[in-house]
Amino acid sequence: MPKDDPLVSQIFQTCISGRLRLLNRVITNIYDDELRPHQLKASQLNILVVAAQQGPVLPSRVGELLQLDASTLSRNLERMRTRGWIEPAPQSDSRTQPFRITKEGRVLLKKIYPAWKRAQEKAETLLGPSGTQSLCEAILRLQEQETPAAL
Amino acid sequence: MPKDDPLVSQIFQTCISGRLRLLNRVITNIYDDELRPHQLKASQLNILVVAAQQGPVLPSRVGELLQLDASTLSRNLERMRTRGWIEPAPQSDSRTQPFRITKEGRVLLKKIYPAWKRAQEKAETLLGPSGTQSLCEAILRLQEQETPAAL
DNA sequence: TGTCGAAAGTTGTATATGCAAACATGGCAT
DNA sequence: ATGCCATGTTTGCATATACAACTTTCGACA
Repeated sequence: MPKDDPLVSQIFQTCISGRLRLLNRVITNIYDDELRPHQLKASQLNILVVAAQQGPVLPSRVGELLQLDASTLSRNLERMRTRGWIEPAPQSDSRTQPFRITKEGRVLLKKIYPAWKRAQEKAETLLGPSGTQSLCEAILRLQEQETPAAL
Repeated sequence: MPKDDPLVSQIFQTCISGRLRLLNRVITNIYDDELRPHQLKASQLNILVVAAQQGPVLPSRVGELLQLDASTLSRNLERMRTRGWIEPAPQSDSRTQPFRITKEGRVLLKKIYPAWKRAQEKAETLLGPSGTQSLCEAILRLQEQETPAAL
């Protein structure tokens, strides 16, 4: 029963998914804590912001932007619809159902801004400037790869 | 209906939780894809590695190391026990139930190593050296803060 | 014009995650 | 000794996540 198995040590000390998932838990908790009084979670905030940015938009497009599985998104949107933050938008092709942010959704975004800002500052402190920067770069790299020849 | 609301743009373009969660989804999918043939997921791999590293260990200690909520961990451990990767260890204090990795668990770790390595290399490519480094540093910073005066 | 395929969305199932509350127990204080 | 408290664990509930399978519908093509 080798407790210092080099294979185990290597994974333990270097695994990127382990570290990233840990950091994700910590950071998500920071945002969730700040947003809790508004009954909003980090996951839904991100979707809501994309909706506000994009105007009427298809779920498939949001899934692409956020790299979210369609089934995950489907159920998240259902919850957000129930709360009145998004609503169906007029559609021509009945295979799809575009949606948009509601007035209530925009009001919510304004209301939560200070809480978001507090969480953001805590997160920046935790990551440091270089960490924040690297995160940015990694996402950019992702977006390049996602776009084989678009635009 | 301002589509270029500066508040929305700011959150959209800078939110750390949004970026980190996106990256976490992508990276976790990379590891899960590689590990799928072994019916192991990234989440459980991380717990298993900690168990292998630590020897007999209390759930509370693992939760501290991985910053995992006790209830989350409780159910993850239950699944892993069912699959025979961990087992209860002898205990003196019956409020707690230490556990340890089984032989089957160690065999599994050896078996999945090549798959883990492939995922790890993909992840390193995606993050780049600076991203990998920053991730490391962020975790270290976390560990400092978690230790108000320990050891 | 009828059929078939591609794309989008939904549903069933399983895991992961966290909060709140219940539960259990060993140790401490009176 | 007895009762209370701190700590660790489990349970109930809700959300987040993804895969697989199914459904729908529009267009393209024969």
